Formats: sequence, C-alpha cells, structure tokens
Amino acid sequence: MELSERKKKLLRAVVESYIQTAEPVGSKTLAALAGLKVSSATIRNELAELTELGYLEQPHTSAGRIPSPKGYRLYVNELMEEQRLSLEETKQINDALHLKMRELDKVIDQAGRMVSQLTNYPAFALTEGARRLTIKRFDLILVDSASFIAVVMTDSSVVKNKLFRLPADLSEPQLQLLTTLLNTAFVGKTLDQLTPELMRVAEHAAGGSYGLISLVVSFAMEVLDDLERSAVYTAGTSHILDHPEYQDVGKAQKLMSYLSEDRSLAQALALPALNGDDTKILIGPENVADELKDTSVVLASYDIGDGMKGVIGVVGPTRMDYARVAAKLSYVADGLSKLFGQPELPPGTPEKEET
Amino acid sequence: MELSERKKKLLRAVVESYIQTAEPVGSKTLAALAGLKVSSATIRNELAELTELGYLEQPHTSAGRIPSPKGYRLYVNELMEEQRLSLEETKQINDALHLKMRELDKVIDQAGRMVSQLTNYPAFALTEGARRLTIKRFDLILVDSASFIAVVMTDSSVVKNKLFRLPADLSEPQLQLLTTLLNTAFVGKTLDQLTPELMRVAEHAAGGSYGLISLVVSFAMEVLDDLERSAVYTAGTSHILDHPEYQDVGKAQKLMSYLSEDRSLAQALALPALNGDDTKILIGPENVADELKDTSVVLASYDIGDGMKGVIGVVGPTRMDYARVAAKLSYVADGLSKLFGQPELPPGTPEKEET
DNA sequence: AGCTAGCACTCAGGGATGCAGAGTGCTAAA
DNA sequence: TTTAGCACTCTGCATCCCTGAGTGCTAGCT
Repeated sequence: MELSERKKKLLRAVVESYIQTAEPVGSKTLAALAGLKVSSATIRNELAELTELGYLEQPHTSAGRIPSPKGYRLYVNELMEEQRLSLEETKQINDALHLKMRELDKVIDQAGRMVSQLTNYPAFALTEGARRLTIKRFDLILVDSASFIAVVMTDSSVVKNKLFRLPADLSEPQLQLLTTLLNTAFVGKTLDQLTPELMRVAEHAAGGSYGLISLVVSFAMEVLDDLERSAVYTAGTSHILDHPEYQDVGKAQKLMSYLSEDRSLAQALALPALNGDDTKILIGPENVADELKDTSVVLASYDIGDGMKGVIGVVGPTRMDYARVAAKLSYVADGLSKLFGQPELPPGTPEKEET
Repeated sequence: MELSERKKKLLRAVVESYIQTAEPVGSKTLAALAGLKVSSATIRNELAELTELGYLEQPHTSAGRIPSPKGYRLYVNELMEEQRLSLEETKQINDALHLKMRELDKVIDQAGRMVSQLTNYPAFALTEGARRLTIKRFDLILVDSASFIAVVMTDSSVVKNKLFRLPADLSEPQLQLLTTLLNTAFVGKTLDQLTPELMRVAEHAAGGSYGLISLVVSFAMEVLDDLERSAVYTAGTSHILDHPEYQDVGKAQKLMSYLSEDRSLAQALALPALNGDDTKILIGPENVADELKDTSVVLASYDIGDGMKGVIGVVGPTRMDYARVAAKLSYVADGLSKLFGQPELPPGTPEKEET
C-alpha cells in the first residue's frame, strides 16, 4: 500500500528533524516544521497511523515519535534528496586524494582516514582478498659494506623494501650477482611456487652468500602473503563519542572494540558490498553482525583494477545523515576508482572534465 | 622530613590498592592489607597525618583515602618495586619487534601500536625532527609502456616509492637515461638545495621528457620533507574507556581528541623526554599540557642512530600501574635501540646475549 | 468526510526527602 | 603509644512528588 503524500511529507520531516536534533519529534513541532497547513491534532492522527504501519516508534507513551528502521528505509529509498557537494567540498576531497596518495598500498588506509574526517563518523576501508600475486622484480641496493636494502615489486605494482644488516662484508659485484640470480629464479612465481627446494637450488648457485637468497625470498613471500590477504583499515573510531546515542560508555566501548577487530568487520561487510554496484545503505537490523544491529552502515565500492573491488564505508547511529554521508562516500569511491585506473597527469596539464 | 617506615608502608599499600580497585581505601581495609599489626584506629591516625602532609587526599569526609600526585611521586621514586617481565612477556615483545618490523619508516608506528596493546593504555611514539637528509639514490622501474615507479632512497636508508602514470609512451632506454641524470644531478642534495633552477637545467638535459624530472624530484622533495618533520603516531586511544575515571564521556572525548592532535602532543612531550635518559614518569600536574593535568605519562627514549633519539610513551589515569608499564616500556625502547643499531642476524644464528 | 479544539491521561526527568553504610575524628582508657 | 568506642559526616540509593511535553479521543465545525 502506498502512503499518502501527506504521510510521506510527514515521515520525511520526522526523519530529518530527528537526524538533526536526536530528540523525538512531537506533533506541534511538526505542524510548524513540515509545510503542511493542518493543525497538530490532524498530524497526531497521521502519526498514529504511521506508527501503526511501523514507520515510526514511540520511546514511551508521552514522547514524540522517532523513525523506525523501516521508516529510515523508506526515507532512504524514496524520500531522501540526493545531496550535492559544494564546490569547496569536492575540491577538498580532490586535493586530499591527489596530495596524500603516494604509495599505492597506503592509498586505501588514507582514504579511510579521509572519509572519517570528512563525515565525522568512524570509517573503514577494505580490499577483497587479492588474486594470486607474483614478484615482478627484485632490486638490491648496497647501503654500506655491511648492509643492503632489498626492494621487491609485485606484478600489481606495489613496491616494498626492507633493510638487511649483515654480520659480514658484502661487495657491489656480489650484490649484482645475487640480484640477477633472484630475478631469474623467482620472478613470476606465486607464493606457493616459492618452495624451499627452489630456494635451496638458488642458494647453491649463489655459493657462499650467508643464506642471503633465503632471507630476501622470505621477505618477498611475506610481502606477497600480506598483499593477498584482504586488509581492513579503520579510522576515527573515537567519533562515535560525538553522538548522544553513545553517551553510555559501555555501548560506545562495545562498538569501538568491535570496529577494531578487523576480521569480523571485514566478514560482516564484504558480502553485502560485493553485489551492489554503487552506494549501499544498511540500516540497523539489516546488518548481519549483532554488534551493528543498532547502527547503520553506508558503503561504496571502488575498482582497484584487475576487475577487483574494494569497499569503503562509514558506521554510525541509525540516526545518521544519510544524504550527506552517501554523497561524500560515493564521491570518494569514484575518486579512488579513477586514481587506480587513470594516468597521473603531469602538473600544469588541465584536469579532465567528468565523462 | 623523612616519613616513618610505617607511614611509607601504609602509603604504598594505599597506592597499590587504589591502583587495583580504583576505590578510595579505608583504614579497615588497610589494617587487613598492609602487614602491619596495628588496629584500624592507629592507621586512621597515621592516615590523617599523611593527608596533612599532602601525600593522600580525601574525596569527601566520609570516604577512604586516595593518593595525591605527591603521593604517587613518592611511591614511584622510593616505594615502587621494579617489576620484572615474565619470560613469556619478553618473548612476546621480542617476537613482535622482529616479526612486524619491516620497513624502516614504519617501525615507530608499529612500536606504538605494540606498546598500547601490551599495556592496555593509549600509547604514542614520536621522533625528533631529523637532521637534514639527502637523497642517496634514484631508481626508475618501468611497469608498462605508460607507467613507471620511482624509488628513492635517502641517506638514512629509508626507501619510498611512487607510481607514475603517463599520458604518453616511455621506453626502457629513456628511463635509463633519466635515472642516470637524476642520480648525477640530485644525489647528495638537501631539500633546499633542490632548487627550481637545478631542476630546469636537468630537465633541459633530458630533452623532451614531459617534465618527468620535475615530477620525480618533487616526489623526492616530499619524501625528504616528510622525513625531516618530527612525526607522531598514536595508537589505542580507545583504551581510555576501559578505566572508570573516564566513565564520563565528555572527559574521555576531550582526552581522546587531544591525543589525536599530533602537534600539541609532540610539543608537550618531546621536551621532558630529551634530557632524561631512561624511563621517565610524569604524574598528573607535572605535565605541562593542561589537557594532561590529571593523567600520567610514562616515557622511554630510544636511539635511532646518528645520535638521534625518539620517544615512546603511554598515557593513562594517574592511577596507573606504573611498575608494569615502566617495565614494558623500557624493554621495548631497549629493543628499538638495538633494532636500529644492530645487524640483523641471518636465521639460524643464535641470538646474541645481552651486552 | 475530513479537520480542529479541547481535555483527560501517561510518562520521563528532575528536585526534594529519607535512610543505610562506610569511614572518619576524637576521647578516654589500657 | 595504642586501642576501643562512639558520635558525626557524607555519599549513594531508593522513594516520592511534581511539572511539562506529548498523546489519544471525543465532540463539534466546515
């Protein structure tokens, strides 16, 4: 059954007022607020019906109404106006994306922080567990006679390095030899192709090199392992204290500690995000995880390349400013997709227009 | 004036009980607790004197006593027994130090997180603003015809990289040329020696290379700038909610947001840590920053090499388990110093004994 | 038929009151 | 110098009451 126009208008007014004030909304307030030219009595009748239908709730008999999850859902689906970001806001996001995003593997983390700062809610960012990666290249750089840095690059263009210090001396030619050896024997192999045998053979070919091959290859294996694992980054968890629904420290602490447990968060949120294409909103009990049953989550997915996706999102009370958050989040997600997919333009070149 | 043995014993019992329970301690409890064979009445007299002398405080007339900052100070200076870490604990710390510490510039951050997890208090780690750094080496690695990765290494052996995508094609020989050019023209220069003129000259020598030189050098400059700045990392701020003194959300929030403002934290804490050699404890009002006036801070400094130092520390209520925290913190700081100073041993080599 | 005014009713929140329990300070005796 | 005893103080908690906000319903109005 469709709701009457007036009911919709009313529901919208309730949601928006409650989002702002966190106080139950009464009929009198609504009479003034929603542009309806009817008395509070009429509104009371309508409210009673909306309550009956499950769109609104009453904390207690003599309080105003607050939206139920079902009410929020209707609001989000039909009533909410998409918010446009101001020029200033888009500029802020663009700048942050381009300035701060340097090392490829830090982008996700940074993006999470940014979103949290932007929305004043806790935020998280996660990547799908990646496909099988391989090492694309090794470089060994001599630092001084007793130490060198190994730089490995994966076929996904992530570069990682580690400093090794040795109990013995090492020369440039030796290092050259090792580098060639590494690059011929281990490039293009996935994690489980890097077997101990292979390492032993290479080690042998290298002659007396203090087990350096194994050292460097183990490092490479760690890197691959790390990157293939799906990673979760959370940021700004302390923002939940900003909201009156978490005045109760116990509640706040529960949510906070849940948010810092990366595993469960990833599990709970990766699934819903994968099928939905654009922004997705999960309201209260729509969340699978018990700990999130009275919070809402806004998700947006972005493309990492290789046909893979990541998810970036925000957690907050059900009384969340969905319009604002969704707008910012999807803008950031878009930005990320572009960042991963588009060439970086040399400075001075004019920015491309939106396609 | 020296306190009598009995008074000291009593003070110590008060501090330790209060640290555990967070409740004011009464004379009766103390009679049972402290091994003194006197009645509660006697203890009351002693407590009254200790209060008069400023070592104890009374929240209200009919409550037990809690230690004043002065009381904690005496406790920390004279009464506290140094706590020894269990074998298990040292092992845990060693493992974490060796496993997790990979990229040099992440060590500090990781150490902070570790300490927070270890102590269940918020922790932070910071480095002195570094001396003037220079670039030691550039590497450009071709990814595909339209993109490459620039790897720069500083003379402090930190390696950073960035992916560049180009609007035009690029060949291996071109990249070689650029690399050589970069390495001859910009290596060994400090940040302010990397002038626009220098870049223009090099750019010219490179011929039509789309301003790539400037791109890479700007990146290098960013890296230098970042590293020379003193950095602050905080971790585990949510732990403050664990403690009853922060049941009041307002208080908790204030402290949390202060802790996430990196600048002020660094300023407030760098100074006291620099002169003290080993562990340093700041109790309540001993802190300079107003926001920390009713918290305590435990600091330990570590050597980064180059004669430079860093500080790692923990923040908590004045009712903090100083003995435990100080022990762990100084163990971690020691570990860090070693990590920065000692050669990494190949696996299989037996660990060196302590010197 | 829908709207509105009016009124009785409900309930949370806040201040006042009273009580129990913990702990003190003091006095007088050992 | 220590101890037992007692009067006193103060918090925390429960109870009570009152106010104000907001409702639901009825009866009259358009």
